[in-house]
Amino acid sequence: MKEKYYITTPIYYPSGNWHIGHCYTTVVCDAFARYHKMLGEDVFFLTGTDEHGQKIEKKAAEAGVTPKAFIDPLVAELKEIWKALDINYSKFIRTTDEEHVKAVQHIFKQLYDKGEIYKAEYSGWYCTPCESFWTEAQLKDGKCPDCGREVTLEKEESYFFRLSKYADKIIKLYEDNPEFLQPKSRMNEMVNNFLKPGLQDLCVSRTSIKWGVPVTFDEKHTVYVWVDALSNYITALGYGSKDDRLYQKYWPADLHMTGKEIIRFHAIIWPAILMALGLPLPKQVYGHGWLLIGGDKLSKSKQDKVKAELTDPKQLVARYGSDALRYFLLREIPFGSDGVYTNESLLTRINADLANDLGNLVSRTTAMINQYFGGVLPAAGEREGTDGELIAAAKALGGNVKKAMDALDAPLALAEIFRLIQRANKYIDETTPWILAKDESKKARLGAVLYNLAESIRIAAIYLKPYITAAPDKILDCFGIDGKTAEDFSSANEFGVLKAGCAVKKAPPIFPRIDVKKELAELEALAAKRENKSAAEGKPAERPAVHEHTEKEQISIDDFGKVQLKVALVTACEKVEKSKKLLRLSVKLGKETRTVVSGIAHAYAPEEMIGKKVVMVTNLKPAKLCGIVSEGMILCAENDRGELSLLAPERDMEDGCEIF
RNA sequence: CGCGGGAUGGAGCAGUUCGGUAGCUCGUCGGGCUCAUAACCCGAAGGUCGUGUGGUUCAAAUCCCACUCCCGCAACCA
Repeated sequence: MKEKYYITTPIYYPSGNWHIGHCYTTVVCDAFARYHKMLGEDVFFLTGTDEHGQKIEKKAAEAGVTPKAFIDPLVAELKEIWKALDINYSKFIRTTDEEHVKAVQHIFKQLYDKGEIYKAEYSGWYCTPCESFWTEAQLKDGKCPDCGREVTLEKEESYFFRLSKYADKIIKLYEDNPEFLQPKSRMNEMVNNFLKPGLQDLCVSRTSIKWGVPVTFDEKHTVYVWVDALSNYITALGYGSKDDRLYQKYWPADLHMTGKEIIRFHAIIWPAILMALGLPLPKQVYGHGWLLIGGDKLSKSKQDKVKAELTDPKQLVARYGSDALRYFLLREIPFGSDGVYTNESLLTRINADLANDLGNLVSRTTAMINQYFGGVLPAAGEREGTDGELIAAAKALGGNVKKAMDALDAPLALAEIFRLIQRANKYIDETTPWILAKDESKKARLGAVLYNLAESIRIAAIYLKPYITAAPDKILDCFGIDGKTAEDFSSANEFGVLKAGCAVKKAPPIFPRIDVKKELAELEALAAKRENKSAAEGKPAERPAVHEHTEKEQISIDDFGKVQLKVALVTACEKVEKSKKLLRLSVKLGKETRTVVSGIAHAYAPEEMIGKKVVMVTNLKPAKLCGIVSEGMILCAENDRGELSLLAPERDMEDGCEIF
């Protein structure tokens, strides 16, 4: 029986902005799925969208449509992107699919019946206009982080999952299966930050959200994201439905591919839910790095650069082809860590590897077979010189690729394939076929050289198939091989498969070389146009800012009158231990002395604060910061680079006097 | 001392587990070749491997100690 291989991408949240980050994860999974299929395994590759939740509910309401109507076009767009990128998924699950909804209800009930879920009160800060709950930590300036309005401490009835009891079991899972969470560095992060301090029970239902899966036995509750989204990995296979044959066949997953921002969910919450259900656990969770646009820092100097990058997947594919983008994503991001996307690095990759090395190798080889042998493949002949080296490299390719892929290292696998391609280019220089061609007595040798090249190219092309999807078939077609028949690697592990006498076509340029300078200039022009367009439409040009400065609504003089401002003299100042940004200040306001905690440590040293006269809000409700009660707020100007300047009275004034 | 990761020629990275000629890709420069998509092949320049003229050692990018700076996560920018 064939071995099975089940691989998943995260399900994506339709926010309306699909970018190359989404493509990265999905392309990587697609390559692994195709690779395992070519190894002869029975592969199931799942991707999809996570469509419930408050954000979508709200956005849809703003747009004046139902949530489903809001999402559908976004999902359609995503599917089109996958089509453009040749993503060969087995199933695209949407959490709004009826089967998924039913299965989630079944799972939720199961957990409840087993006593893994219990009803309790969830207390938090409630924002009435937003109808949403926030934890203390999520609040921004004590107000709703979404809309900035007042929140009230309220209690909401919720169902809780007994996550707390699984901390030890999950630590044990990691210990017993060191391969479970990859790369390894993520494991320490999970253990130290979340597992060792102990897990808290997880809130798994909300009464404030309507757009989601209703709890069957308690209708005012909606299943919250965890159980809904994570369980897609089994509901997609029919778990909890009448027909669970796919589930029986493919579960547990061989690999959950995720981004590093969501490994906590996949490496802690998801295994715990499965344990509670008594189901087998996935074999491996991989948290890949991020594709950073234009550089890691959003410093001022780089902001222009970020804008200039073309990151729309559809445009990229339209301009350079799906092979180019796929190759870049698979090759450029180092195994496990973050990678940087720039137009220039993409173009360089296309030129250096695909055009110069691969495309040109195919082009020169097929050209010579046509020129010297009339397009008929010559016989293999005797081995001489460095033939052995080339042939050995070709034969070793399969093993080298496998080693890399088993370690989930696609960039290394591609590097191995291109090593063979480079070896073949070198072989041409070593054997100088154009010189052999001048001597009729060397015809057999010339034939042998070209035969060896053709075979090496054939093998490389077959091994490239999981990564890039169009070019390998085109290359194989030159040698009369229908790409569709080369569905597994078996023929690529042998050297000498091509039959002498077969027709060889002169290859068309498979990857035309790009004039990088010209192209970059064009892209820049394009970016400028984009910006003008968005400006014309009245939208601010998108620009990542360190801090967001929003314009506030108008207030009356009375509103302003509520704020009491005074001149304060800083009498003592020290850094708050355990914090990066906080300074603890003692200030004098006339007779009164107060303690204020202020987030200015990166801009002002404690000793330079002492003796300064600053402006302070004195009637602000005291708040605890890092365990210290702060009894006021010091006023500060801040620019978009995050630089700070304290406000001070322009002439010397006594401390304690009021400001109007 | 919150947790974790990182600092290696102009750029991006490997090497660090189990010390022993510092390697790869791009870029630069020189040469070769003309079958090929001005592509290909060869060679060169360029690094005191973050700092401490720190410790261990015959020997440190690698082990130990201290420090600095960056990036994630967590957390409190009243």
